[in-house]
Amino acid sequence: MGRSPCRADDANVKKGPWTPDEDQKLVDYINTNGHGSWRSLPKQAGLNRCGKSCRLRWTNYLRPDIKRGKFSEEEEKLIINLHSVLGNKWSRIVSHLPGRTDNEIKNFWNTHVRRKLLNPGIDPHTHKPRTDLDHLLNISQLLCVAQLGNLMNPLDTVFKLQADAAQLAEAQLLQNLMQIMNTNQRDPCQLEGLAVQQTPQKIPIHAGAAPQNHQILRNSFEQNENQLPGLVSTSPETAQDSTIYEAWEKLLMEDEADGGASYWKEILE
DNA sequence: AAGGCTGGCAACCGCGGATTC
DNA sequence: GGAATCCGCGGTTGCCAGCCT
Repeated sequence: MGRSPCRADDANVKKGPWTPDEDQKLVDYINTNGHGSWRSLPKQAGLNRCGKSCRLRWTNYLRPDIKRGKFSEEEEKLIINLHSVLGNKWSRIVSHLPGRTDNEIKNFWNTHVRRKLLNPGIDPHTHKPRTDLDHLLNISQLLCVAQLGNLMNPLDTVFKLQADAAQLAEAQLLQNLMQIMNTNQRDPCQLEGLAVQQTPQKIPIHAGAAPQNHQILRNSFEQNENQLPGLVSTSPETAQDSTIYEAWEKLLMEDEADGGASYWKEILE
């Protein structure tokens, strides 16, 4: 497995920020010739850069279809949901956000979202309440208050606080999913983060056993819905025909109709 | 006013999968 | 089949502007 020869110790190749002149050369070249082989591009475009640097500059900054500006709330939610399923697979996440770049999303995650999740004590890696020592220190402060209030066993208090936090997180995710269902946003990418969060146990998906799979999913959702605290509204607006598992059934059926080797099975598995 | 700190972002690095020879 | 090369990805670094003390 060889490594790219484009390296820092290559003294002939320029590094660092791009000048407007370099940008223009790169854009002009790609507009007329396409990028072709990135390796040979710099030479042909008259740039003293390595191909890798050119590719990065093009994909992260110069591409004409790049959407600049702040992330909308919808985009932010989508990123969080996708991240909860896909983890740091920025390239996969970015495929659901047209006009954004993986670098942009990665930076956005590391600077904004991570902090936003950490603040209420959500682990940005697992999307579950944090259990590390720092966070437990904070919990211990709450614990003192709780103990003064009702003389609970300290351990019971910790467990209760963590369980409450987990339930709140789950409830919030389910609520988001309901909203998406209700606004008829059937883009599967919006469902994947949310719905899978509702299935704490690993669900085996058997190829060619659709009814069985659907029943497992149904049971799983019913079970989890029963566990949720009363935060999820049961008003007529939310308790509509299109329940979560029905939506999932539909997705799975569409999936199976596609021929099986599916993205959904991959995610569920 | 100046120095330190922090957040945001562009760019680089190195790894590993895919492709070519 | 295996070595060489290319490409893309994710992690990390470094710079800069704005804020704080």
